[in-house]
Amino acid sequence: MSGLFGRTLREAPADADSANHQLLLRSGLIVQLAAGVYSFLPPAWTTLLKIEQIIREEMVAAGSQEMRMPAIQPRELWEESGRADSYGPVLFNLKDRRERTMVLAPTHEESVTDLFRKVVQSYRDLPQSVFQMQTKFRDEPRPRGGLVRVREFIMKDAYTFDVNDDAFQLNYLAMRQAYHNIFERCGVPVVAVQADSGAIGGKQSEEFIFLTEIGEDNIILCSGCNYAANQERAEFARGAGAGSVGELTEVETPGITTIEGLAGFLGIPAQATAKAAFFLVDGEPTFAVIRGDLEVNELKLINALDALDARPLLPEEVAEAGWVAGYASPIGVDPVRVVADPSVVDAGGLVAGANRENIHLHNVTYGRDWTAATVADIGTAQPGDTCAQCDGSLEMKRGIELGHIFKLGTRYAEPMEASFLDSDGERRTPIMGCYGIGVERLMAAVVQANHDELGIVWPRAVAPFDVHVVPLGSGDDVASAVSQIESALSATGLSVLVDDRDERAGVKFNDADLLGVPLRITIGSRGLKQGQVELKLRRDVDSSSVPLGDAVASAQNALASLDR
RNA sequence: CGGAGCGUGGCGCAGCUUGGUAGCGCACUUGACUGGGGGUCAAGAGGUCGCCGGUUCAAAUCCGGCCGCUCCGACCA
Repeated sequence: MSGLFGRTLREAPADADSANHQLLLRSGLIVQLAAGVYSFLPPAWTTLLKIEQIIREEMVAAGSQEMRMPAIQPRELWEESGRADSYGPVLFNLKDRRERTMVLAPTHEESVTDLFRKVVQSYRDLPQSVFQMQTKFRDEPRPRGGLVRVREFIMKDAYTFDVNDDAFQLNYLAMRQAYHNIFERCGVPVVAVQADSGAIGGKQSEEFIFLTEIGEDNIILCSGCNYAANQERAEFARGAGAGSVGELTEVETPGITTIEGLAGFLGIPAQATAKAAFFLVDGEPTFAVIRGDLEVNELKLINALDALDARPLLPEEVAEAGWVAGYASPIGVDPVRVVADPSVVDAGGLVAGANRENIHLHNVTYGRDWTAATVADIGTAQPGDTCAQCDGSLEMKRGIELGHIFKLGTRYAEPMEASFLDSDGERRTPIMGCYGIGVERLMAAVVQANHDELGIVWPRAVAPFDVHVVPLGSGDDVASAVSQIESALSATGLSVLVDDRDERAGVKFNDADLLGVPLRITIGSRGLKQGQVELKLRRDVDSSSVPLGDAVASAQNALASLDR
C-alpha cells in the first residue's frame, strides 16, 4: 500500500456534496481535472474493469458480440441522421488539419447504422447484436454530482438489428434481463421505469433507475401496483372533473390571473377550471389547455406534436399571438394551434378565460365552444395522483439513471438508408434497438448504495481488492506472517492489499474502512503471541480471531459467505 | 443560458470590513520517544493569495474585466 498511487484524505474536498463523491475523493480513488472530467486511480480502475467484466459477461450471455467503433467521427455522419442540430451543443466539435469538421461521439447510433449498411445485406445476416465499452464525450451544459453527470465517460453501448418487431422483442427482452442481472451483480438495486427516449429518439424506452435522494430524475411509482415511470412521461388518472352544464356566460374577475385566485374568487374547485399555457413549439406559438389543477408537461407536449423542442412563450410573444395572459381562452383560437389534454375534453363546462382582461367565462365546453386539432395526454403526473393502471396512489422519488434501453424502430436506418433484402425479395428497413450503461456512473451508484459513516463497503464482485492485510508492529514475526499469508491468499487467486506503511493502527484501520475492501486481516505481534490473526468483514461490526494456520481457509469462507 | 456561492501550500479553513511581515489545523520531510482505532516533542520544506489591468508610496485586502469550480433552475444519457 505504501506504493499505491494515490492518497487518502481526512477531510472531503469542499466541492463534493454526495456521499459517493466525497468517499471516492477521500479514498483517493478519483481526482478531478476539470468540471465533469476525472482521473481514475489504480483501485478505481480495477473496480471499473470488474464492472466492465460483469457487463461483458452478461452481454455475451444475451447473445451480443463485443466490438469497437471510433470516437472521432466526421460531422457529416450526424447530418445524415439529422442529429447534428438536435444534439447540437452537446457535441464536441473539432477540426482536423484539412479543416474538416469532426465530432467526438456522444453515442454511436450513427456509426453502427453506417456499419450495418456496409456490412449487412440479407435477412440471413440477422438478427445481430453488438456492443462496445467506449469513451463518450458530451459537452454537458452542467456536469454535476461528481461522477453522476460528466463530460467524458465510458459507456457500454449495445445495438441490435432485427428483421421485424417480433424478432426485435426477443433481443429487447434479452437485454432487459441482462441489465437486471448486471445491476444485481454490482450490488445496486434498480427499478425499471418507462421513460422518454429523448435525443436518442425512437418509440419506447425503459430506464434502470437507482432510487436515491441525490438522483436528478423524478420517478413516479405506484404504491398499489408495479407501475413506475419517469415523471417526464408518467401517466396518471385524471379523476372526475368538476365541470358544469349550461350556457356560456361571462363573469367579471378583476385582477384574477391565477387558477388559485380564480377558484378562490368564484368559490369553485380548481378542477372546475381550464388552464391555458403557451409554448413555442418548433417555432410555432402553441396554446395548451389542461384542467386547472394540473400542470402541462413540456416533453409530452413535444411528443404529442411530434416536435423537437418547446419552451414557454415570452410575455410579448403571447400578446403578439393575440392571447391575453391570465385570461386566455381557447375559444376562437385556430384549432391547429391548440393542444388539449383529455382532462378538459371530457370535463363538461369549465371556467376559462374570455381572452379579455378581467373577464372569465362559465361553462366553456369542448366540442361546443372550441376544439383542438390535437388531443393528447400533456399532463404532469404529481405525487398523490391516482395511478392509471390501478386505484393506487402515485408517489415520487429521486433516482439516478444507470441504464437505458430503447426501441429505435427505423429512426436511424430510415434516414441513413440502411436496409436488407428480405426472404421474399423485398428490401426492408431493420428494426433497431440501443442499450446503454454509464460505467463510472454505475460505480458511483455502487458506492452510494454501499457505504456507511466510515467509508465505502464494496460488494465483493466489484471491490478493488478482496483482502486488506493490516500488519501491526515491526517485528520479524509479523513480517513473516504477513508475507506467508499474502502469498498463500494470492495463490488461491485472491487479490491482496497489504498496508505496509509505518503508520499507527488507528490510521491503518481508518483507511481500511474508508477504502472498503470486503475482508480485513489484522496481523499483529499481540495476536501472534497466541498464534492468532484477526479477520473482519467490512460490512460486519465484529471481528474474529483464528489460528495463523487457518487464516487462508477462514478468509475464503468469510468471502464466500458474502456471495450467499 | 438565468439565479446563488466560492477561488489563499496537497486537503480543510482564517486573514479582506479598516491596504503595510501571508497565518492556523491536517497532510509532508528529518530526529527522538511511542506503538491495536486518525500519538507526543523538536526541527524543517512547501504559497507569483485564480489571471490580467487599474487606484496607491504600498494590494490577498479597494476598483474593473476575464477565467475556473460548486450548487439551484433551464437543458440533458
